[in-house]
Amino acid sequence: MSFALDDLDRAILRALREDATQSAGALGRKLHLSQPATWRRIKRLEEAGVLVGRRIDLDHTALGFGVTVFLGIKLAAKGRVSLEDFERAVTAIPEVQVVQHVLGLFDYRVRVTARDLPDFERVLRRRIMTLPGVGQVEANVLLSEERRPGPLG
Amino acid sequence: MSFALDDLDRAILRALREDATQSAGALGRKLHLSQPATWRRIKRLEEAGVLVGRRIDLDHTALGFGVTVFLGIKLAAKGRVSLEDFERAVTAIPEVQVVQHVLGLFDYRVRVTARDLPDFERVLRRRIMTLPGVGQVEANVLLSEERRPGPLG
DNA sequence: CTTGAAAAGAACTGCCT
DNA sequence: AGGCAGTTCTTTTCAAG
Repeated sequence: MSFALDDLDRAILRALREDATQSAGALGRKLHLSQPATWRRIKRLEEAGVLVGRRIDLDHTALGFGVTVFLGIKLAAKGRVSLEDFERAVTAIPEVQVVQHVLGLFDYRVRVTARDLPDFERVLRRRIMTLPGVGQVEANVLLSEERRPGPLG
Repeated sequence: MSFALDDLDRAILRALREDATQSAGALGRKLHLSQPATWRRIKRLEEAGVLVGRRIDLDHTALGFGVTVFLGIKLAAKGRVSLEDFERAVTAIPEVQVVQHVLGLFDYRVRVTARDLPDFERVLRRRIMTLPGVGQVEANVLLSEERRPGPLG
């Protein structure tokens, strides 16, 4: 199930997390590895499903979406409305960036972006609160966010 | 403050969100734009700070970290412990992937990854609960996650 | 904006240790 | 596994329309 990484693989992933644009050649020079050897290791990590892909990082504030809100949603009429129906409806909302099915006090965690607070209120009232089966909703407005490396193997 | 995107810029960002690895030439072909024109637009988006960068997407389950937990943390002794002290301590925990300063019922939202539930319990008891100023803690265990495009300008 | 081109660099392939 | 050499493709920059 899990993939056996050696020190070199870990070093490669650590470096790519810092800068995903660097080439296999540049990376290899840092690790005292040749360009093809580095490239083959990256390919192997991709094929093993460890390195899933590369995604672009957008500044939503620069795009005019200055408000990010995290919602915790508890379904009210469980059993009456299927999780699939709820998920279909929530993922169809344009302002929704991430939908997480979770275990705990809430059933779902949703990341929503809006232009400003009035815009967020519109999304909340007309889109979120009208979702099928929605019960208790908790909201947290994002002030600042910091990403950390996290553990590797 | 915000950047004026035209339809072509939006199409480029939409395409790059689907696949961040595609070349400017391939992208231009889809949009009926030449390779240099597409390349210049991507550069302009980067320089404007809209396209912040590219990051790799890792499968933490494949790396042996099958458990992801979202924590809501409320500080107990506000004023006695500075936010900076708390942030410094929480970002120093290796298992912490994201730290979000938020407004609402909680003061911080934290994304934590662990090998399994016993491992998560260890992190929670020895690392999280011992943080300076930590008060109420709420946890949600991730079952599944779906990322959506989100709005663009 | 376009096309065309050229130089540099990165990605990919085969072969050999 | 890793390195070397070579080919193909992309990036990056230019000139000209």
